[in-house]
Amino acid sequence: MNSFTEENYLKAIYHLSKDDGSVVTTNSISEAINTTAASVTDMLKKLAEKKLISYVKYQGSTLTESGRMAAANIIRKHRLWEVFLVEKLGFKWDEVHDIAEELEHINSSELIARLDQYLGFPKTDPHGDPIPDSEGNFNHKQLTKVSKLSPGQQGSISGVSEHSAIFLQFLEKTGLTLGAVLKIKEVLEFDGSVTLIIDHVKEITISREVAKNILVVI
Amino acid sequence: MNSFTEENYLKAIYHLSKDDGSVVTTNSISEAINTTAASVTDMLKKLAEKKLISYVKYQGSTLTESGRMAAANIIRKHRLWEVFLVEKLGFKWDEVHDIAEELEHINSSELIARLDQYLGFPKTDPHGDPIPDSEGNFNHKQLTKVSKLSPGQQGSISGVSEHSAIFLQFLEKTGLTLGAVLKIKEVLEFDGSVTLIIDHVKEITISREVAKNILVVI
DNA sequence: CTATATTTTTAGACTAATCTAAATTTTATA
DNA sequence: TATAAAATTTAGATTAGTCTAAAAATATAG
Repeated sequence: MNSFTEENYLKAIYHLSKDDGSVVTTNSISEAINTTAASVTDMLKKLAEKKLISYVKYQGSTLTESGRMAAANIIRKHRLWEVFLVEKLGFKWDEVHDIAEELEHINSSELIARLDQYLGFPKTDPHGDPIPDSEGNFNHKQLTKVSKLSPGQQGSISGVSEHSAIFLQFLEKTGLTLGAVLKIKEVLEFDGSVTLIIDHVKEITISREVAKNILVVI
Repeated sequence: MNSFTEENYLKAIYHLSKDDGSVVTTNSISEAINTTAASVTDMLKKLAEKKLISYVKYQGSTLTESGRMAAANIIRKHRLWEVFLVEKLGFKWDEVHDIAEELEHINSSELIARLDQYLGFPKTDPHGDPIPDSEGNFNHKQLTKVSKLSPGQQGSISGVSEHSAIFLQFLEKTGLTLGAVLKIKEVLEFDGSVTLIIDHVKEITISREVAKNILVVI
């Protein structure tokens, strides 16, 4: 079994290596989990020893298959708990991250199997992120950043790539919630800001930065 | 905030000091949490430093008011999670202890308040043990051991004082579950074994040892 | 009421995870 | 391509929690 701390490193490496499993630098990990690079180096050696990552000195790390599985399992638990917190306990989508961060380390596959069933086998968490199955497989939808759309195109919001409470609260307030249909009216060449119509009703303008972090299915 | 480990010590001291808050020996703690007496001594100093216990060298320890509150809060979380696991996820009463042992350390009073509400503010856990309120107050019912009853007396099962899975499974199989009405038919003087009638129907005989661990309201 | 047994504490050491400071390697630049 | 800058690793130390072995205090028994 991996320690609480090892799990956090695996999760960080997973998130940093994108979907393609690309090499992750030591520094990027140290930033992600707020430790010194020296501490990260120590842990990388340990994870390599346990065959959870492959690590080449001065070059970086990638998850091995078993490391990837372990990471997917933690993410599965995190996202299932988020669904529980929002759907059953009535938390808002911007309030659940920190609690799920703790719950994800609870160790019982029976518990997770039953929770999954209790929640009706959800496929995404409250932010639209996919929940991997118990074998670690993600069911990838093709998600597009709103910033990539051209006038006339439309899509429905299916996820976000920024999870801070402040951003989520802004989306909530603006009506940019999961499932909302967006139709692009205009993209301003000057700064990339996007004017769009939400659910065929409300017209608003968002910055390029915001548009980059909203993901839609076309 | 207290560490995971500190919380486990506080809980152990609480359970060992009965309801009367009596002095707990170092050795009894080391047995309870399966560590050496030397380790316990170290931790007792630390807890005393934090004013969670009062500790007199070579004499033993008692919880202070703030230690008692902290312990009650952990027990509250443990028991609420047990209710969740049994009522919502369908675990059996003998399966939930170890998982609740992990969940009890999750740190969010908002989470516990919402869980409490979601469960309908239960007053006891699946073993009949009282759930303290958020101020740490237990709602004590007067519970009597079956071994203290005389022929002719009856009561309904409201708790157990032994929580091992093996014992709970035995009770389950025998029909000695929470709420069952017991009427004492005979107490054998030779070994204290008790013959009783469950729910006015089924007659069985249990050992004195078993009788001591079943608690009823008369 | 002394001698022995038991309990508890102290001393010193270990592991996991972290840190700072210094050394080394890689990358970027002039 | 030599050199400076940045990234990474190593060395050595620290903290929390644990351990074993030895010392000290308390309890028990003759």
